[in-house]
Amino acid sequence: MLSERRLEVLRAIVQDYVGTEEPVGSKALTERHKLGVSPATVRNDMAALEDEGYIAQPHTSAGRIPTDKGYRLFVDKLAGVKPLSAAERRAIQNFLDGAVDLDDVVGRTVRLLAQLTRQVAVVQYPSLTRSTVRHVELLSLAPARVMLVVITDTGRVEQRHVDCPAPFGETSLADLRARLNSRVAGRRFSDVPQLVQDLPESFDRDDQGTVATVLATLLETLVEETEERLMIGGTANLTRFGHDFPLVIRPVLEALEEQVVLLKLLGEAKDPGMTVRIGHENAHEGLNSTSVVSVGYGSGGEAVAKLGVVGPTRMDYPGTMGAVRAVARYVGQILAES
Amino acid sequence: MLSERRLEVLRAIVQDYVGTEEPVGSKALTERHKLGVSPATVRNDMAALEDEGYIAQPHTSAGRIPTDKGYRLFVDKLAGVKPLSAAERRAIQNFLDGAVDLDDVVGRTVRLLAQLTRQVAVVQYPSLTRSTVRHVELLSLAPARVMLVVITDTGRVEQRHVDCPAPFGETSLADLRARLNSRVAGRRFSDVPQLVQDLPESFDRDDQGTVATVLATLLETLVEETEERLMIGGTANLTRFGHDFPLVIRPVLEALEEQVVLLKLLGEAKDPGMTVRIGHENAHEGLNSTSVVSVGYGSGGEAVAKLGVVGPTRMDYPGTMGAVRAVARYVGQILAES
DNA sequence: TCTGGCACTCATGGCGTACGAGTGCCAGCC
DNA sequence: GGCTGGCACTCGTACGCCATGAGTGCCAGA
Repeated sequence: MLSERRLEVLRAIVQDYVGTEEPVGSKALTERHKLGVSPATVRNDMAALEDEGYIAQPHTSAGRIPTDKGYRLFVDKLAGVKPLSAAERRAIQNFLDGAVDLDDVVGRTVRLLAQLTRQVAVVQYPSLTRSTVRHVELLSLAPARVMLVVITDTGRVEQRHVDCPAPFGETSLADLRARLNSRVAGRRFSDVPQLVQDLPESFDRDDQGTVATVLATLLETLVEETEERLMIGGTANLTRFGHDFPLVIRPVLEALEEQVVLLKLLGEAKDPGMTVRIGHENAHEGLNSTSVVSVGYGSGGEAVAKLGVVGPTRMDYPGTMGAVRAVARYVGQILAES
Repeated sequence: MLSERRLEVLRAIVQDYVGTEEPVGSKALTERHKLGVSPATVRNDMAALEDEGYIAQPHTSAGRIPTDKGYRLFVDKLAGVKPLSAAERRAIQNFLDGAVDLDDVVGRTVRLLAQLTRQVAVVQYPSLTRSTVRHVELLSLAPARVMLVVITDTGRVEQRHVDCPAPFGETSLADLRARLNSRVAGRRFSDVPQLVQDLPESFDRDDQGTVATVLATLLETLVEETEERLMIGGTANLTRFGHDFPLVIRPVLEALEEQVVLLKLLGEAKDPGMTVRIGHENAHEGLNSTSVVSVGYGSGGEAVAKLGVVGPTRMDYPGTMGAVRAVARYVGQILAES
């Protein structure tokens, strides 16, 4: 177990390194922090911290920088979540209040988060599977072609074209629309499959095939293909990353373009509260030199999706966590109101 | 007027510089191209081209690189559009054919374009003003709260919440929905304002206020706020930009995050065909060291939106133009089919 | 257990030099 | 008049060398 002072030294190293971006030496540490001991003592502590793998030196005659393990300890034990100032909270509220629809809410959230944290922001659209159906609309495009539109309680709209095996009249269409809505409106997506199971049977034999096809598409849209969408922003902040620029930024940009990667990234964070993944804790290789701070958000008590930021491992964890948490709360409120 | 050979020299310089990313000297030029003259002669030609402002040297004892003006001449007079190979065209078709909805079409197009050109791709969603209305849906969320959904012929879906001045019954809502659709379905967005002008009058006095409010929101959605959406991708290709990296890439990333800037960028290209804007020809300062190749695309004969790529001024213009044109054509086809 | 002292390491930056790519110019040739 | 070979010149780049100094590890003593 590390002594109290050694933890204090680690905290000081993390804070200084995050501020200056340069390896921090024993002398500078004692000057900037009131540790009450001499540089020599700090050096001994540093040697111990290095033995334990919490810090490392880039080269022999340089100061120390925290390792992923060091950041992990810092986040878990040494630092809290820094609350936002009143002004910042007011700004968030004002900025989000003007949103006109879901796209707008998500878009504003992304920009807000990017600006607040000066990092790359990622916001997932409210999940389909945990949402409820507000309305299902069916439109006839051609005799044997139907457009299916699903609207969720969070304001998300999904639509699909359906090619029917046989022509489908307007009356039958209206009939299906009415019955479908009476069954699924207000229900959770995950319940829909059972609710519509026996629906084809109640139709004319001619139409049964078509009804089944439409339902299949509906289920595919809602359940199987839980194709979660998301929005990212603030990529310009990547230029703040460091000096060894191109090598680091390239894989990060590539990872950010792969929605699948990002979704997995957010999905991996099982903790219902805030999750911080540091450096190599991220499964994706391109993100090995980044940290991801994510948290669930939702309109009610339950989380319907996640949002977070991606930044250098050398980030201001307390501040970032504070901003992420605050934004998630306000977005939840906005969604609940609409 | 420049002699034939001098134009040939310029072409050779552009091609070599695009390939190697390094200033090209007279000796190297004569070795790689069959100009039929000696390096000394080429040097004279280069001096002339430099006097005219088509090329420049970064420093005294270096080769020449093309200026914006040089690229302009190259694009206008010296190079054509390079058609894609049969394999590439097949790949495009296959890739786009799997799309399930409009978001998917646009998403795939962006990825395709980015991959094909190895540059940043920008695709605008089909414009609202030039589209026609397929269907308008009204849903009651609360007694005095209505959700308005507009579906376009290109598959785009817009939705808004409307707060009504007075409660609005289901019957009235159904009535409004029916009358609205019979008037505007299949019509161009730009015609909608006149078509619905006298609609409130035909309703009960109690409902007139609400109808007017709903219509106002509709018009706002369709016409006034022609808030065009777009999607970008391939930002990882920015790392290919050059050596003086951070300085160039930062403003570009910032510009790309500003939808307004991008829309203006695409909008400025008045030419119905392909437009190439080189370096300082771009109004936005952050894009002064990039070139933008854009073209309109559409389901019928008419263009409903634009797409293009943003890359370094030092880009393979013929190849890029070929790819952009080809993709635009295929996307047009896909939209026409759906 | 802490501290001051000391020898050691090594990245960084300044400086001078050699190298070579590329140029401009000029005299001569076709 | 236009093209060519030759030649002197410029100047950015790479390399080696050295001084500097930040930072370390270790040890003896308090």
